[in-house]
Amino acid sequence: MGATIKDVARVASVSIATVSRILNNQPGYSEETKRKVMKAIKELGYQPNAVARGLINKKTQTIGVLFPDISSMLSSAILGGIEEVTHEHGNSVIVCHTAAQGNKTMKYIQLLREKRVDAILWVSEAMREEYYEVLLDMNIPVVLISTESNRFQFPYVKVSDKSASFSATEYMIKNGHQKIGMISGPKEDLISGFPRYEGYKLALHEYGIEMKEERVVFSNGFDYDAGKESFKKLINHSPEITGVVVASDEMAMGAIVAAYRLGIDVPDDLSIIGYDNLKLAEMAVPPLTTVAQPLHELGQTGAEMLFKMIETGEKARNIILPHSIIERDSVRPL
Amino acid sequence: MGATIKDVARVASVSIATVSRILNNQPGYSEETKRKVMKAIKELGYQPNAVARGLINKKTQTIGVLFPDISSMLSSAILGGIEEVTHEHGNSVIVCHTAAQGNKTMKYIQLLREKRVDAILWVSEAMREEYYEVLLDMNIPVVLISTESNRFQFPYVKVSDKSASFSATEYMIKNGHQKIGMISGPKEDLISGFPRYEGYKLALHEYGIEMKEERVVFSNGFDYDAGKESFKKLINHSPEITGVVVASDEMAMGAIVAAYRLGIDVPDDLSIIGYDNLKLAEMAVPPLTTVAQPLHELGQTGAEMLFKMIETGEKARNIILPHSIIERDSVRPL
DNA sequence: ATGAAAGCGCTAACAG
DNA sequence: CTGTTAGCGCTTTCAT
Repeated sequence: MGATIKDVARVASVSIATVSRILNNQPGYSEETKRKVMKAIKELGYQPNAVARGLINKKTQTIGVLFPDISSMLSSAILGGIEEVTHEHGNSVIVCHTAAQGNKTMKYIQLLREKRVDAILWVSEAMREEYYEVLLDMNIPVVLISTESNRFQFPYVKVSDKSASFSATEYMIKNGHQKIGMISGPKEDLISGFPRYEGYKLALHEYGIEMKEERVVFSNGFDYDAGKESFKKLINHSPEITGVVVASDEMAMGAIVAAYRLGIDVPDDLSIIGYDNLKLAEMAVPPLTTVAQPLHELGQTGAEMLFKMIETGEKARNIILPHSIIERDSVRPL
Repeated sequence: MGATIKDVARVASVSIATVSRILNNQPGYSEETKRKVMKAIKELGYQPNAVARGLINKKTQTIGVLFPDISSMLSSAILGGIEEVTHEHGNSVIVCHTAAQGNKTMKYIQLLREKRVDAILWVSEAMREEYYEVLLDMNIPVVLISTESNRFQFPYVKVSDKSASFSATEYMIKNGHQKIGMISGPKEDLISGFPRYEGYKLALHEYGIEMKEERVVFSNGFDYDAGKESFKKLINHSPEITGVVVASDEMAMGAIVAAYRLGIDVPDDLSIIGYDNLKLAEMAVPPLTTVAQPLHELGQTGAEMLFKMIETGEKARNIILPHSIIERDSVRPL
């Protein structure tokens, strides 16, 4: 089982050095010997051992991806993009979803370190001092996807949450809405919570609309149930609103259902705009108007930055990917 | 950068063998030396090199997971289960989504082979002779998740598609429905297409209901759009039906929307039952009654079987996981 | 154009 | 209890 380069060399009656040269097409062999070697390889069903290669080359052709416990719909789309370009580069990806309970992030970083991954993609999780230190110590390229760090100098690719949320709110305004509520994520979430809230406030401000505190509710998450609950609170405090900006599609789905239960028709009685453009947005009734994050592209771009860093050794520049409004049927022009 | 076992040995003034013993807690060292060594390790920030270990142990503590291009919602739930137990066993997972266009499956198998993964989890894709051969040649444990192979002897864990579909249909019948349609997956899909169709037929037969060909439509996929299109066809051919069994939740979502557009109320005019119990099932309006596959558990169980095989060397037994009906609001008792 | 030999970092006999 | 040594499978000088 498992022929080695030695076996190939023996069968082809050449040295292992020659086989190695042929395998890595480095100069220094005749066509004649190449034929012999290729024949031996075929005969033996030889497969190069990437582990041995990794040991000597100090490159495993493997990158690690760290995901926090975000919506699986978000993460799988991003992962798709990552995998695509990773495979194009002949590498593979080890995934680590840092589970909800018990912060395993540190443990996973250690794991990736022992496995000697060539680089790390850090998705959607806030960078922290303790992580930063070991990541830095590992001395490999790291890029952040859908998160940023001013304090820690890793390049990132993301959508501007504030700006995207601004656009969502602006879209409402341009559709004639003035009394606009918001279902926000957690205020303490500095990545996707607070910035989206800020974008909302900013849009109101820029369009000269007074911002009322009771028109925004901060959920403690971004999921469906959070959306449902938050909607009830919101509509309770501020029944006068005609539109609501929701910080995630999942929450928006919850809001639509909660509204439906209360006999509030979307979009006839109330307009709703989501955030993310998950696949489920188009499945909503009514189909959800939302501001799209290019999820797949986020993954692709992050991976591309990573490989550029691996190849050139230079640090990549930060990239802000454009968001866009996907017009469907949940917002009614007033 | 990167202290090695040698450095540790030098700093602790012992031999590398002793360090190795301590690292792998094998007998043969005094508490005294252990302290010295641990101190050196800490000082140097030493991290064992899993690549070197893998080379000598012929175990990489890494498993490969092959996914076809199935719904991301399905795959991410299964992957979650896989990751959970894989990490519990101190292993990591390399994921390979065999993309839609261009069958890269073979290429990925080769990749996993070169990387010397210890085992492979084969998810939701039909096994084929050409894959089987190289998998067998790799001589590592393989388990199939959500797919089976009678012809090829790999153990599997799955839900009985036929039986689950039987249950879904039976549920309709027990709720008083007699004229029951079906939106099936592709007839040629021997894993999730045909068996679910069979379960439907069987249930009708067992309950003495005549099966009418025009009441079933075979989609060419399992997604939302397929569901929408298929529903239109179905209701066109067979407007008399009072219930429809749909072979996936995504298609069921499509069916609900298509029905809605046609002014058909679910469940008042028509009952619908889905299949999978994806997260989106509860987000539907009305919330979708469906037959649940224990997705996370499918992943867990598959991984557990794999590790048992790795540890004991014995082949695992096939496991059929139970499905269950999740009652929500899309089926109305007649 | 080809081969011999020295490791990559680690584990596992085998000696002491 | 501890050290010496021989590799794991491969790449890479350095000779020839």
